[in-house]
Amino acid sequence: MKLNKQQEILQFIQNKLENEGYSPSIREIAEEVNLKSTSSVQYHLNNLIEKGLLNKKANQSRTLTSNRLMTSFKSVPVVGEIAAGAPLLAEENKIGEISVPQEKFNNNLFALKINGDSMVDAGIYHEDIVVIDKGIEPKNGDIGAFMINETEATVKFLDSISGKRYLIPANKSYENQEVNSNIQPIGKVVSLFRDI
Amino acid sequence: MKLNKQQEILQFIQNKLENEGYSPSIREIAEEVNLKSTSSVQYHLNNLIEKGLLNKKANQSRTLTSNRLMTSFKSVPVVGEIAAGAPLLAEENKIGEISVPQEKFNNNLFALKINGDSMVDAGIYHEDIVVIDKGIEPKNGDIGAFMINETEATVKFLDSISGKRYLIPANKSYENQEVNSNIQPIGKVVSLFRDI
DNA sequence: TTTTTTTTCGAACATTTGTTCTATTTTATG
DNA sequence: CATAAAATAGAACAAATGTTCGAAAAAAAA
Repeated sequence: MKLNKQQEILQFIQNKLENEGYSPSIREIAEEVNLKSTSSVQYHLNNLIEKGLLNKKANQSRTLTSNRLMTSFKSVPVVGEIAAGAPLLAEENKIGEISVPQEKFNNNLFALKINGDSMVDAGIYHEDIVVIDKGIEPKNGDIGAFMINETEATVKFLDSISGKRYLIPANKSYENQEVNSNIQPIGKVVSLFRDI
Repeated sequence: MKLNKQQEILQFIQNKLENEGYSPSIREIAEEVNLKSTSSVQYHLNNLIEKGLLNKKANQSRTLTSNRLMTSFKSVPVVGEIAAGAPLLAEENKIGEISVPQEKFNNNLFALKINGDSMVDAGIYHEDIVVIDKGIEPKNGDIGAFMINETEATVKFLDSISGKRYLIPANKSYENQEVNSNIQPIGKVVSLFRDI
């Protein structure tokens, strides 16, 4: 397809931002899109800025940014096996990171890799990764993450049965577990990732 | 905690990159971290670059980039209901985007929002979002996405039963569907996202 | 074709900016 | 304390870069 100059310029800037990590200069743009004058580029840049497709700080070099490209995702750490004694989010427990949409991001988020099949009937499988919000205390009926004996993290339903609170697996092969002082809520499970 | 100058400089650069979208100039750094000479900043920058914590293009302004910060995720479009007549990935079918790790990214990826419960026994629920690789043709036993009558996209197991190929739901309430010329494979389902 | 609008060019200019070098100060080391 | 190393400062310079303005060319409209 034939691109007009403005599209061509916008495309080049976005590529440069994505691939190199910084904005091209005006002269670099001119060369790329075969314009012989920097002011021709300025002309198009002003249009693109008016349309809201670009931003730029006046009199500062290489400060072009593309709204569309501004990182709309933030990453949260993924925790796997919990090393004995190490606090849940210690660097040594970290096994990777995943990204969540910026609008859902907050600093209480982290992710946990599921070990076992105790929640299969809730569609949570072995090796799935669940995102947990530490800022939300799981309520009855919620799926939450809980720390057991300060050494093991588990994901279960929380609910009350005849006045007592239980961690309830979603798999008939497992038993309910009454909540006691050895069980501390970590947070609420808010989303899930799976590789297939 | 007390930060030394190098950490302070690195921190400032990373913040600027993340918040503004472009690198600070050396003089901006000098002012921020209370150094009166640009060469002092250069001194630290060289160290940081040697340590591999920063990158920079020589003689080019505002080209500092942080390896740690380089976007390690890329986004793929999410497709919802398929508008009649519109090709699967047409802009009008797009309902959002999700991100995937850069190392798993390729240009054949897109995502589809699941409608219905025909795959619940495979842990794929209504309104889950599955990522599909158009570059991988689903084989027997795979979960794939298929286009039916060029108007509807569906996600099912693919398998052979006594010589014939079927789309097989993971839910006993639904029937197998023999693969015929009205059914075109779109790609293989490679991962899954869910909001809880 | 004539007129108007859009796009491009060229050049000159003012800053911003990275680079380099030497000297001075501060901090660590023996 | 004496010495070496690390960190900072200052200034000067060259290059990169954004900005501006008027004119020319090209494209679109009348």
